Amino acid sequence: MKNLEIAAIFYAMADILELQNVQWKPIAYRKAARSIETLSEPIEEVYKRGGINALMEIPGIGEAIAKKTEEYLLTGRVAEYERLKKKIPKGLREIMELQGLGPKKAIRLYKELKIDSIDALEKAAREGKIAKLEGFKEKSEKNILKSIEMIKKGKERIMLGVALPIAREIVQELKNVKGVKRIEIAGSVRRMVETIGDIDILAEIEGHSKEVMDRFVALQGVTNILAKGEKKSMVMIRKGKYDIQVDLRIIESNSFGAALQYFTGNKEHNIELRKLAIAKGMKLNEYGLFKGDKQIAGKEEREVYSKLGMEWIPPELRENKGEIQAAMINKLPELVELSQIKGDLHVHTDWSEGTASIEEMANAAKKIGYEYIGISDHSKSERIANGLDEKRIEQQIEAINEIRRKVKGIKILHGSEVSILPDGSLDYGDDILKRLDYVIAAVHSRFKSSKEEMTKRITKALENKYVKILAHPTGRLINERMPYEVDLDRIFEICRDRRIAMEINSFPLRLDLNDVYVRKARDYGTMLCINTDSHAIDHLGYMEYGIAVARRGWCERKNILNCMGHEDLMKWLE
DNA sequence: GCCGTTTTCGGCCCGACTGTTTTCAGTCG
Repeated sequence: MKNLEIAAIFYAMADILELQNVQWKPIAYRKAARSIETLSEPIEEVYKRGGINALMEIPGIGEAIAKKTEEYLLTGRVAEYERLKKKIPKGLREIMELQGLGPKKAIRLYKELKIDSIDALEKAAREGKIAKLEGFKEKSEKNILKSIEMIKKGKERIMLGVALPIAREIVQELKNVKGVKRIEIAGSVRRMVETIGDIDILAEIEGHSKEVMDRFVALQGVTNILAKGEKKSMVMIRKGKYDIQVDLRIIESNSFGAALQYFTGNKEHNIELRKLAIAKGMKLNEYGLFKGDKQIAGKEEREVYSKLGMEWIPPELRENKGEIQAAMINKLPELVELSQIKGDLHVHTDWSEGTASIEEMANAAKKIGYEYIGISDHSKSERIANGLDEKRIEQQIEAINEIRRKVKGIKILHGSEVSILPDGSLDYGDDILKRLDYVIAAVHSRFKSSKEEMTKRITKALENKYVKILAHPTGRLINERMPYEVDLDRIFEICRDRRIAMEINSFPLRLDLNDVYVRKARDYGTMLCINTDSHAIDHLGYMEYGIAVARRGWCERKNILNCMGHEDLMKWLE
């Protein structure tokens, strides 16, 4: 699947053109890139099916970009991109990605101070050189240094939503190699942690491992082979703009379960287990659980846990945060599962910033097997997202009634993601809100308010009786934006008492609430709702990530609003 | 560079916020 690679090229071209102060083209290239990124099938397939013309059917792709796509598919490069790359130092694009810096400032820093990399920028900022430029001051320098710090942190770990598909693709690829008997993802990906440092894969091989190792280091996207041996190989893989290290280990059959346990971690969980083993006169390592020299468990992971005297612990819980103690007395929660989700209540359509129509979204949800889907486009203040003003949401009410008649087998709820304005009032009046099935309230502006102000603002919004869900309650974007300051304990209580669900937003960039807060909300007895915030049909699949957060937060079915069937949900909303 | 029941040429989501200014450019979403 080459969609991500091609999208990355068009994103890069957009940046370079923007740095050259070219009008409009950057917008066109980004639009095309986004379109390719969210395509539901490999772009090679589209091209194979109908050539240039089929490519031009994709929204945002015209003749010029279709030809460049074809060129990439046939030759592996885009000449125009190679030409553009030579004009602008690579570092400028990275500088542009820093918060608060765009093309104009990046170009000025380059022309006036010869800054062409993040390192050079950091040095200049520390030496106070930037404050001397016209239009910059001490505050600019401070912000630049902060942004650099942020991006450096972000570099270390990759979103689960990116890492998991890569890991699965690799597993799929290696599964087909001759001699591979068993292959599993381990590490933080298996624990479904929100960000991933590297991908760990374990394989059991019949015969020699050479063939699988050869294939592994030759995987698509491998930029660097850090190690290649009989038992372990490590590579750096680039997918789009992401670089990630992938380790493959070959494990003997009778140690596979122990190795899976060992390499899944986390470290604290493992240390605790080993201590426990020692206390029971045993020894636990990646080869098995031993009594003296005799291996008493190791082939299957479940054996390891049971011989240690406890239930098998789902990987998502393995953080040494009480799960071991709970497992020993058979008191682990019955974690919520994807199959228990009955619908998705936060979905955008082409009425605001989504790419699919209401009908397409409803049909896609039906195909997943949901009982209901809640359409919740943006309210009027979100102009950038083409939010609906009063007139358009009235039209949408009509439109949804129409589609309800047409699309059978799934209930379509009409909601709205209504912005909480800075003063805590909602973006629509009650006359509109009361006509909707439910309201999702969300903060989209003034993220830098004080904790008191933000808490007051949200609290006020939650007083509106039509509000049923609080969307992405902390506003963070992974590696991009810190959560805003808010007294969440207060919000947990208010939501519990007013019967408002707090969202677990499954969009990979958000995962908001996160696992830690979800567990807290659960302990407060606050209802949670796992939504995808879909902007395209394929995004409905992000539910998996929200489920992971809920599981990591120890949630059971009863804690999750959208595990309710349609009838119960409607009662709850009332 | 893309797109079209206003247009095949001439538009292209545009208002808020920030940090710098003293009326605004650049950035963000």
